[in-house]
Amino acid sequence: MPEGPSLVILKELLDPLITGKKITGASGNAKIDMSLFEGKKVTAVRSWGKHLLIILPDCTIRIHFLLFGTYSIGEHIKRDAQLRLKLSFVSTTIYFYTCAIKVLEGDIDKIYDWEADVLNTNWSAAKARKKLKEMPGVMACDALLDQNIFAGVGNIIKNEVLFRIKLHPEARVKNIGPRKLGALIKEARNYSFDFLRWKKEFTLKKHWLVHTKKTCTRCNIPLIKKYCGKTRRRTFFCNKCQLKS
DNA sequence: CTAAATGTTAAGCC
DNA sequence: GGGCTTAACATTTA
Repeated sequence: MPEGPSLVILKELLDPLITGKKITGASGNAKIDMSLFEGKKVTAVRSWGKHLLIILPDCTIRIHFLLFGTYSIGEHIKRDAQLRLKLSFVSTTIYFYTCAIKVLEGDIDKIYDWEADVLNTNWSAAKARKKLKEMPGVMACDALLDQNIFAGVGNIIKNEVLFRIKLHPEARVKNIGPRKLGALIKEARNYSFDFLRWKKEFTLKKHWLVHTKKTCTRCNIPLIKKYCGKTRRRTFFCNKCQLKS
């Protein structure tokens, strides 16, 4: 469930259900103090990158689904999974499984830079470019996965963005021309919205052009599958049409 | 059945 | 302290 768009979908589902509603019960095996939540009204539900934020008057519940996290609304479906947190409301109950949960204190706007979230209305391409300029030796594949720059971008989005803009995953930031760098930043956000739309339509996989593919859809030659960069994540790319600059 | 995968963090080692 | 590598976590699917 991990990449940013999936969190936006969850936020959109939860917001109308629980914002303004009082938490009547909280339980689960997450190592947090759940007594803080009982009786509190949800101020807002937001997402930042791959984080889901349930904002209460005095604290924020931060949920990160990592690789295998899931949730259910209304009923406890995954009985075999680790139930980290169950939040009860008069009207509904929500369940979070196999995720990392943390309670954040203080002003959420001081903790999160909304300009770094590729799916946020406050996203700043200029800021992303500035951060990239500060890391000339970093490979494009690693830069895209850097949550400080492109919060919400995951491995699938990374692969698809690089293919779309015809950039080799191992291209170093310093060797990428200004126009290409601009395209990288633009597509990180743009593809994320395509991902969001296709995910909602349950047609995401159908739209993959390189991720898990064997043959280049552009030039028909075999694609390379390699664990690239410092992140050593699975990368699919075309050695011919994805250039190193 | 085994391995790998949409991810991050902590621990251990120069 | 910093930077890098490895392990750990946990579930589903190929």
